[in-house]
Amino acid sequence: MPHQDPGFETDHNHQHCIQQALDTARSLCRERSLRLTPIRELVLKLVWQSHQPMGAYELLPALADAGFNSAPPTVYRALEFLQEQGLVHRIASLNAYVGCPHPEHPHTSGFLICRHCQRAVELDSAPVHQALADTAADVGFEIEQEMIEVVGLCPDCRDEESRDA
Amino acid sequence: MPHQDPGFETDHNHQHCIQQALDTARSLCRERSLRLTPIRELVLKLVWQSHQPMGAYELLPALADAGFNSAPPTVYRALEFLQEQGLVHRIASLNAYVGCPHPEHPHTSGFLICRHCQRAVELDSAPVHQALADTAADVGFEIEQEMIEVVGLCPDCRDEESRDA
DNA sequence: TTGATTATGTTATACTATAACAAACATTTT
DNA sequence: AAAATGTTTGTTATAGTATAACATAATCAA
Ligand SMILES: [Zn+2]
Ligand SMILES: [Zn+2]
Ligand SMILES: [Zn+2]
Ligand SMILES: [Zn+2]
Repeated sequence: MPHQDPGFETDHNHQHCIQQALDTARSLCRERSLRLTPIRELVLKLVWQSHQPMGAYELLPALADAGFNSAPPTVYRALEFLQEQGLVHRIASLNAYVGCPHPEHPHTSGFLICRHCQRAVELDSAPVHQALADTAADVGFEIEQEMIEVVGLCPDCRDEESRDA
Repeated sequence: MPHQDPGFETDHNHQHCIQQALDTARSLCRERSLRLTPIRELVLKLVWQSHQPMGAYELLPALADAGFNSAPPTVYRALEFLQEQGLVHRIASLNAYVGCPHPEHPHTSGFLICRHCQRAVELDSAPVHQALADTAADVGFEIEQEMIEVVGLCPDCRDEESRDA
């Protein structure tokens, strides 16, 4: 049984998160008859290993180290595949990518992004979703995709700033 | 007295919108003792003239036509100034900029973006805002800036698609 | 006027992402 | 197994977005 998403909690076994994300990805691709190739799996692992969202170009050196071609198309193709399967999300305001903790069913992407430690945690709030749906309905707009990127201070960094102040 | 925001309505006098936006910008800059220079004013006008969000590089030719330097820094500086004053917003998922219809007080940026006609209208929904605030408060996150970009079909384009189907 | 501040011009470069086509690999059909 | 097909990766080039750095010009405050 999967443990709770760690959110901004730092004291968890992140190796476990990574391993679980890879396992989920493998079974999900098997179900869908898709190939989680070595490159794709490596990119997914790299994205998960980082606590911060990672830029595409940050991933290239690790691809090179692993003996793969490390030209931009390689990593962008892998990221595209992973995004299509809901395994990673792109954060537009950062031009960066993060692993999705529950890729089984497609969902809207929403993040709380700390401007201090750069960590981003996925936000899945039914009330936010509902409020958006209501507002869109009011003006006759049909929602297909939501992007919510909230920047601010995570609990840890907020404490830290208030101590300094 | 300002008229209602036109939203996705097409049958309005857009010249009037533009003129009002420029007037507001001028008085706002006067109040704040800031300079709405010719370049800044032109960029603001260009952004307002377009019904679609405009990319920075799309603005350059018009700057050249008006006799200004048209290297990228020129337009990015103007956009930066306008953003700081709340006169335009950047839409991260489009790398594009739109005029803000009520720049008097700073506010979160939220948009409904039509994937068919590319129009983007600003969304200012208290319920959405509240739901986000509640959700953030639950995890101890302090919100500083919200970016909401909802992609879908505007009323016009939705009608059009359903006729074709 | 002098000096400080702000804005613009100019050149170069960094960063992000995709196009296009060839080669390698996997899968299915014969 | 061989051939045909479809998918993935390699490779080169280029498009698109944004900023650094420094010189010049305009504005503002003594
Ligand atoms: Zn997710
Ligand atoms: Zn933080
Ligand atoms: Zn606005
Ligand atoms: Zn539309």
